[in-house]
Amino acid sequence: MTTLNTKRLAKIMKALAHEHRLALYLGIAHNNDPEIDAECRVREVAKALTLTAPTICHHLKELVNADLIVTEKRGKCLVARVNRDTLAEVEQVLVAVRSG
Amino acid sequence: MTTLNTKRLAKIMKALAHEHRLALYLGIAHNNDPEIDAECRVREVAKALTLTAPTICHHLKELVNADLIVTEKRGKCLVARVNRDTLAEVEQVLVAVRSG
DNA sequence: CGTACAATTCGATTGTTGTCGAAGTATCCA
DNA sequence: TGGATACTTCGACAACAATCGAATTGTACG
Repeated sequence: MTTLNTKRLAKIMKALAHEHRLALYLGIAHNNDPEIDAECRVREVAKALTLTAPTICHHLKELVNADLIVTEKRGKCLVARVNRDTLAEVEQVLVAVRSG
Repeated sequence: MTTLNTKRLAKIMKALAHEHRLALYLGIAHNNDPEIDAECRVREVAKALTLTAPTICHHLKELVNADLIVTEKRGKCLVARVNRDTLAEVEQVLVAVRSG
C-alpha cells in the first residue's frame, strides 16, 4: 500500500485517458469473471473497437505498463485481467481528495 | 448521478493524465478548506510548479473543462475548489470495475 | 514441413498537446 | 489617471501519441 506519487498516478491516468484504451480496459474488466479465463478474451473485446491489431497491441502495452492489467498467453491467444490492487490505490487517492 | 460514459470518463482521466496538471489539481484539493477561500490560492499552488502563467492558465482550463474544479475570480486573484461530485462519479466507476 | 491464425515489432505519418513569449484585459490602489 | 499585479489570449514550436501497413515471430495442427 505505497501511497501513489504524482508521477505514477499521472501515468495510470494517462493509460485510461484515451477513449479507445479506456474502452479496452473496461471491456477487459467487464469480461473478467476470474473463472472463465479459458478464452481469447482480448481479441474478443478488441473486436468491438474498429482498430487494427498493432494498435490494440500498443494500447494493451500501455495498460500493462501502468499496472492496470496483466496479460498471459494461452496458446495462440492472449488473456487479460485487471489488476485490482492498482485500482484500489487510485480509489484511495480519490477518496482522500474528496474528503478533504 | 448519471453514469459516466466512456467518452466523458476519458476526458476526466485526460485532465488528470499530465504530471503538472495533476499536481495542480492535487494542490488545489489540498488547499481546499472551504472556509479560507479568501486568498489567491491558485497562484499560490502554481508557484510550486515551475511553469509560466499561460501554461498554468491552460491547465486550469482543462481541469475546469472536465468539471474537476470550479474557479472564481476574487478581485485580482483566482480561487479554485474541487468539484466533489465529479470525483464521486469516477470513484463509482472504479469501484464497479474493481468489484466485478 | 507448410499453412493458418494470433500477436508483436518497426517505421512512417498524422494529429494532438505542453510550453513559451508577447500582447491584451481586468482589477486594485496611490 | 497611471502603475502594478494577476490572469488570459494568441501564435508558434517542439515533443509526444495514435494509427496504420508491412514484415516478423510464435503457436497450433493438418
